[in-house]
Amino acid sequence: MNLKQTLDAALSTALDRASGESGCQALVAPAKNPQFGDYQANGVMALAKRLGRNPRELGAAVVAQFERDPLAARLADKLELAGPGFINIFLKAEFLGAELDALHEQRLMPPSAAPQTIVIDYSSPNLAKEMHVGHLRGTIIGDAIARTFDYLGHHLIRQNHFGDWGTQFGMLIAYMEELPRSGDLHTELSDLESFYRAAKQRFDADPAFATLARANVVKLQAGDPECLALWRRFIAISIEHCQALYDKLGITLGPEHIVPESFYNERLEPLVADLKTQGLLSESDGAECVFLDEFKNKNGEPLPVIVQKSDGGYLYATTDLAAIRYRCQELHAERVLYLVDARQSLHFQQVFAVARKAGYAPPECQLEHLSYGTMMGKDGKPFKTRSGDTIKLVDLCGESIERAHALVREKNPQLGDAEQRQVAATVGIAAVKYADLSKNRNSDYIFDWDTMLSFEGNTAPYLLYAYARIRSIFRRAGLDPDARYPISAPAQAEEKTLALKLLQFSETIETLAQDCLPNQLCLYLYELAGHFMKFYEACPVLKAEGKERDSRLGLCQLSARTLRQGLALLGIDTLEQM
RNA sequence: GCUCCGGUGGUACAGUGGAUAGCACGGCCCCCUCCUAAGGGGCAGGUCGCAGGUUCGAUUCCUGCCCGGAGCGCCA
Repeated sequence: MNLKQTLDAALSTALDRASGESGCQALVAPAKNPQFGDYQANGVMALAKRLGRNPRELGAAVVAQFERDPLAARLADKLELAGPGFINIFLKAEFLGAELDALHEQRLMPPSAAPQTIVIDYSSPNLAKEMHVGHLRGTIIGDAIARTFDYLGHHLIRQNHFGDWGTQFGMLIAYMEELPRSGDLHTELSDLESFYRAAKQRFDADPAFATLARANVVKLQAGDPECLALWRRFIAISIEHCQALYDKLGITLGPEHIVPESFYNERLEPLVADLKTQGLLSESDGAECVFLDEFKNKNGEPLPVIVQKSDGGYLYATTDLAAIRYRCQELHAERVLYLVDARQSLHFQQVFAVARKAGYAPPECQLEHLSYGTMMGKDGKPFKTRSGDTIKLVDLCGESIERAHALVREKNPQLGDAEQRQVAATVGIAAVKYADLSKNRNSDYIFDWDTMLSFEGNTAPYLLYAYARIRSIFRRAGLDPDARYPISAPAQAEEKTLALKLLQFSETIETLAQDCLPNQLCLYLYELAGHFMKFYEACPVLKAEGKERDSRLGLCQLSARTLRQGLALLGIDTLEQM
């Protein structure tokens, strides 16, 4: 149990006893202002109202009850009844010190007591094109969530649902067929974006080419060996592009996580047949549809989920249904998470509804579309560069690393060239990732080079800098950073604030596992780093003596450990110096 | 028309049924004889889109409206 839960349980019991009711909620929350203590209980006023009692009197009774609890003597300095009936809890410095000191020998938080099988579907780029800035959010946020569930000890299955199947591939194959046989495909495909654009141009300009392209789609789906061979070569090269980017960005996705759309090909026909057997299918304008009464179209009529086109082809709804069936029935997922753009929320609502109706997803399996907002330009329109293109992910990373390189040369010229490059690479990538992770994923957000690649304030470099400063203390003093420095009761305000924040790591991670909003972890780490910076200014570590010095070194260690762990969950590497 | 997401200081964003609404950038002013100034401190800047309602208490929940974005039958 974390600190908040412990306090909430204790105060709720006290509230039960003081009121004579049962199941009371103390509503303990971290206090927002130090003058109101460390935590506050807000449940007294609502209960007093319900029972028709005076909230101040009830509050006083709760405080009296709580003080009889042996726990109270151990962890609270005092309880203060304030305002209309708030109970402010001031924690004991000795308690904070002892709790922190105990962390030296433990994980920062225990693994989940009830591990689940969780499938997470993220990144999932379209292999026909090159990954651009729009793909960043799902990939980075998904990776942070995946890392968090791993850390919590869940059975996590990553799936990269590559878009490797569909009409564009007919066009690309037709274009590949036109290339001179002598040409090297790797070179031709070194820039997927221009290759795609060139193919699209041919497609739009030449009807004969377009016909060829459409014919290729049919041939591909029928398993024509020549088409398949070209398709495989294209896919392999495109996957290499993605993997290079994942490696550069430090994304934990690899070849073993690839379960592309084409994987479900052979499951589509049986799926549609099954829906038919279940009587869920109706024909509409030649297409096979599942009608859902809860969704209406523009004219107020029931909205269909089309699972088979009038020409017999299958659609992405069909593939997604097959994927749910596979994940629930074969992988035995208890929770399936989809990191996909918010624009597809209706699609997922429909697909989830059909999956429930058809029994592909049992009621106890949670299906969650973790949607995220669109990247906008400064004009408030979906993001494009002046030329109408979007920015390639490789170029974004390159620019960020370059800016970081210039900065590190200026800030730390005594560092060797290789180290400077290393620092620039880490800082550059970290800044890009943090810029995306630190925002609530639900809202659209505005892309801006200078905001995204800022290295001051609430940014990744700030967190990395805090970490590097700590490491530098140990390095400078020639101290073993892994030795055991006992933490005693924090004496100064800055030490106490830092100590309390360190103890709240597990609260943060638990909320993150619930809501899948990594920006909560970003905020926590930013505040932690901020508390450390203030501690650093106010409390000399190496100049202190005896137990005080040990304790401050211990606080430094735990701060470093928590920062490193938290950043690792976000997929951000730390640096020893910068 | 219907559905979903958003509207918070000049800008970009947090946040929550609780006590004076935070942070960063930008502006102005301080702080390196002291563990990295990618830092710390301070000042200025807000009727939390508008109007009702629920509540002891609403920026947060509900309803209506306004504004921005997105989606709504055979693309993914």
